Amino acid sequence: MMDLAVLGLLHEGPLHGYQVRRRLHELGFRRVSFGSLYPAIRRLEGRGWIAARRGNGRRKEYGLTEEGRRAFEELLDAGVDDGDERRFRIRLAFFAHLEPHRRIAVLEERRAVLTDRLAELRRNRRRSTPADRYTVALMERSVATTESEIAWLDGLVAAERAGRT
Amino acid sequence: MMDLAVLGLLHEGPLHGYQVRRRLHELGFRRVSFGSLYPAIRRLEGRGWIAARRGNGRRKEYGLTEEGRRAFEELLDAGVDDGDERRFRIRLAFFAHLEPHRRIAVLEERRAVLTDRLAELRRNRRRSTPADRYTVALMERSVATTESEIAWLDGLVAAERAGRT
DNA sequence: ATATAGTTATATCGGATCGATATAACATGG
DNA sequence: CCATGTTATATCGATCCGATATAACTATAT
Repeated sequence: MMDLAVLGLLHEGPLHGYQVRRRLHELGFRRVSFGSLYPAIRRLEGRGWIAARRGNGRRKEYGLTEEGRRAFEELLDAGVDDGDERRFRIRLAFFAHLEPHRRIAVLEERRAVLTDRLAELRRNRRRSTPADRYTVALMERSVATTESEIAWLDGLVAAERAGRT
Repeated sequence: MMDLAVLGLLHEGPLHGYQVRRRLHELGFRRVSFGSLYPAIRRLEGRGWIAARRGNGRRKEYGLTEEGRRAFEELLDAGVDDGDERRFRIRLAFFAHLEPHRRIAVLEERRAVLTDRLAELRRNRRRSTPADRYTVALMERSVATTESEIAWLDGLVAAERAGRT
């Protein structure tokens, strides 16, 4: 998760740790902690996917290596599930680096996961125990947000197909 | 997180591990893994908050102890932040066990967190770098879902106030 | 009858992530 | 001049995730 995020951001130019975290924050990934970011950077550095070049003062600027660029493209395109929302959102953030037909495939895979989930939510709602009003509210909210995301995905797919012409 | 969830479910009657996971799944917490569930059960057992009584076959049924009941009520009512969505949703699932005025306080704290977040999202959008259309889509979606959740919370608060009379 | 596949159930392992905390340089405003 | 805030890197323990193993029981097909 962090791997793809860090590689993707460094793909668009060198950054130091704190800047990576800020960019992620801006992209809607609030609460990416330093406790996961710095170990991730260390990890990627160990694999030779990123390299530090010391900048001004104490800051370490990290850049993508050639190996890292290949790893990024592989991760971005790798066997989508895509049941994990965070992973999907990060993938989407770097969609520009993915081939158009793969973009549509990723979007539709995510859509399929959500329609399955929606069907299950409705099944559960039908044959559910009495249930107090708060759990009902929770389940109804799940249905609503899932429907909303499906509609959003449909919009993205439509835009993708239109843009492709 | 798991702690409150497990205690809350056992508060409504004894269950074994697999059933806890199924109930959580039904409540919209898909992908609560056994790798976090079973260690959590072990943890709570170690603290004397839950106790196993062996059921049919290999199944272990867990029930809430008196100490566990107190711990549950304390956790449920404890200093809300509530920036963590999962924690908030679990809290909401057990709202029935919380005093009405505390319920409203929790809802409004969550609302406050979301309005702050919304303001920040809009600030970022205004003074953002060029940004390709996918990151724009991502950021716009964040705004939309946050607005939607705020509206939902408003509904819950209104219902709470109406029900209180 | 008996393979085959699926569900229920408990468990563990390594690695990833989180939240809190520590440190320190530098900037800014009162 | 000094307190507060921001930038920046780092680490620790606890928790959580994903994958995997095991095994009994159940339904279904051949």
